[in-house]
Amino acid sequence: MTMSNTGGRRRPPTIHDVAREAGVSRGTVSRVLNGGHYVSPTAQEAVNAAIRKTGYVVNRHARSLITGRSDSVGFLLTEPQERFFEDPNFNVLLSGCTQALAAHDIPLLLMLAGTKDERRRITRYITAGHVDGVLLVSSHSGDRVAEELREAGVPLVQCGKPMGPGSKVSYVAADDRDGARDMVRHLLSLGRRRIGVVSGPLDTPGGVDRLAGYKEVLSEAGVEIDERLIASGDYSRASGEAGTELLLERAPDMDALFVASDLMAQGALAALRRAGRRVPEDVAVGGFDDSSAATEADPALTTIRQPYDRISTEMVRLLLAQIGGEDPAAVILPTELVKREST
Amino acid sequence: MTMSNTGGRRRPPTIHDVAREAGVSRGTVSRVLNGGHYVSPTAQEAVNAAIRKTGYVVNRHARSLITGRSDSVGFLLTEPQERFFEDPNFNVLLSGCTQALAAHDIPLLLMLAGTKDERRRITRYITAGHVDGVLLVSSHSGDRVAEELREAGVPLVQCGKPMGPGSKVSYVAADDRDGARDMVRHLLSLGRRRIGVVSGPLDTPGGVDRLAGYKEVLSEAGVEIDERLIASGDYSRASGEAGTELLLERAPDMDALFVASDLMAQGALAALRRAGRRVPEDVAVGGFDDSSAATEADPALTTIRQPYDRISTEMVRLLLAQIGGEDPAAVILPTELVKREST
DNA sequence: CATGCTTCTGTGAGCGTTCACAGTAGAGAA
DNA sequence: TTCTCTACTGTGAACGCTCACAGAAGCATG
Repeated sequence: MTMSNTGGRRRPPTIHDVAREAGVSRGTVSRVLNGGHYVSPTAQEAVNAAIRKTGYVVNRHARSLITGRSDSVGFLLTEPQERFFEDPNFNVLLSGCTQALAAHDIPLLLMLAGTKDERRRITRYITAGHVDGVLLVSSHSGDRVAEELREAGVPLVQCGKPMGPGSKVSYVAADDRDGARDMVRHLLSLGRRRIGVVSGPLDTPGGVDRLAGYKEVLSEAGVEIDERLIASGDYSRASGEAGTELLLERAPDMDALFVASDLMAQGALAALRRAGRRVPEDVAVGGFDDSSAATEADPALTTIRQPYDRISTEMVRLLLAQIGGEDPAAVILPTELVKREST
Repeated sequence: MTMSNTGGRRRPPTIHDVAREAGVSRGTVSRVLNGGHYVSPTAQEAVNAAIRKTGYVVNRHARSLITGRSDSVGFLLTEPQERFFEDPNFNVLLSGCTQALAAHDIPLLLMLAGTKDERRRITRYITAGHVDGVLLVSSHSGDRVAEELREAGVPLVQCGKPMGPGSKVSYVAADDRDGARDMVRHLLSLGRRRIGVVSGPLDTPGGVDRLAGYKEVLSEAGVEIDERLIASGDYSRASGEAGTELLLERAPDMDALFVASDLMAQGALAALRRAGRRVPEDVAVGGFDDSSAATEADPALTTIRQPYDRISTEMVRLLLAQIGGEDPAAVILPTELVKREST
């Protein structure tokens, strides 16, 4: 009574063991493992049975050594820590990508590059070929990390439009401009005319496009664009609060506010409350993202929904295509207005 | 003028190239790469120069193939998605572990196991030996994932005390009981006597210990323990809100409230506001964690600080030790009372 | 001078795959 | 029959590294 099969970390079965068990050669087993073309049904069957019986799982290192692929991808976040800690959007994206990759049996390596040093270390790691490709999330464009990786020939898909217009970086983004237009139209439809905006960072296309949508709709509606009603932030809660305070000071008659992220909108709500303004009675507030921050807010935020689930699956699809040799591509996804208590 | 050195994905240098360049053998290069014992200073120097010159980086797959190690670890989160989306503690932990591992040049594989299916898939992946060890974060104890992995001989460190008392699982935890004691003592010191509690889930040691600390201090102080003042939640915002509503209904004279997580405390604040209670005048509120939720809350939460930075570094230290062959161990870290506006 | 010890170095083997290639068997065409 | 073509199978050679081992060189000890 001394046996114990589990736990004892015995040598795992190899492709050789499977081949012997199935009465075929290594090559045939390998072919079954990789798609099963040019394999007779009989052999196919025998190999599968042998795999089940032996409990064989492929040794990814051996495979990678010869294929040159690592069959893993990196998820690179070039944001300061605090942003990662406070913004649930990152989690949604991270979770979505992890799951989409899991369907292809590809593990996700998490790479957090908040500082310059980390960015350098991680860039080196990536260009050394330790991952097949990179999913990049970076809302500010200060770093040239995307361009660097592309120049090094690393397959890459960015979340959100990249900066340079000529940049050949793959990306997936929501239709920022259109979303902003919808929100501002909605605020106009409530009869508001003194509509303020706290935009995203203006060194990113996302920030620029949402602001452009705002201006466009106001112009179409014949409402004067008042620079005192325009502030910008960096998507963080604190910057939304600060931006709103600034607007209140410069334009006390503001009766609506479009905030370019839900998190900033939370800050805006806090600033408005402190200033004694009721939402939505005195000031109607619209956010952007439809993250959990929108429903947690009090009052719950009217917002523009970004289809994060589709964004992550598209990012993964584009990356795998690129790893497979296809050219970079861009995908723009539609947004949707979600009405709640704040307007 | 047709050359272009970057981008052209040429065959990367191998240990062979470095050896030739340095005028030594593969073995010597390998020794330099792995600690440099039994290598003459001369050779050491020559090899390092050659590495710099050739831009050599080790091929991890080739190394792993022979060592049997993958030199990577998994970060396993067995929580439903929504919890991951709303609770910033996970991000703090994730970031801390990623960085602590980076110092050892070990990549982190993210594994999200919100559902049973995912749990099964990931367990298989792990037991197949694709990672050297696992950092496990799971606040509810329903799943036997920790035990399963341990039985399979996978090095494992859990965040938070595991369930079974006889369980030989490594873990790192804050001193839950002591933290709870500090908070309740603090509330008593404010002159409050009708102190309610929204505990964590009672099927986890963390939840149980914090509740025990609460009861202990009340008993010592000669304050009657009133079951109507005791509710429990699952650390989520919504459960904190619901728990607080329950308490207000059962014990309207409650003048203080200890909530076992900051997120639940946010919910508690919302419930209290809706009930027209002022914080801290009518009800003093204390949280637990000192997460970003505590400072974001309005009013800012008095809370018990968990040293997340140390928790993650200790988790990594323990895991690497275990991978290195050491026995599982437990680390309990001290907490600290942080006073803010809510008390 | 032999012996042992320590420090250092090179060499062959092998880790578990995939890939290219050669080869076999069977079907159909000439 | 012979040839060609297709469908399938087995084999050796990598892939880039580490590890065990053998051996060399230097030095002290008997």
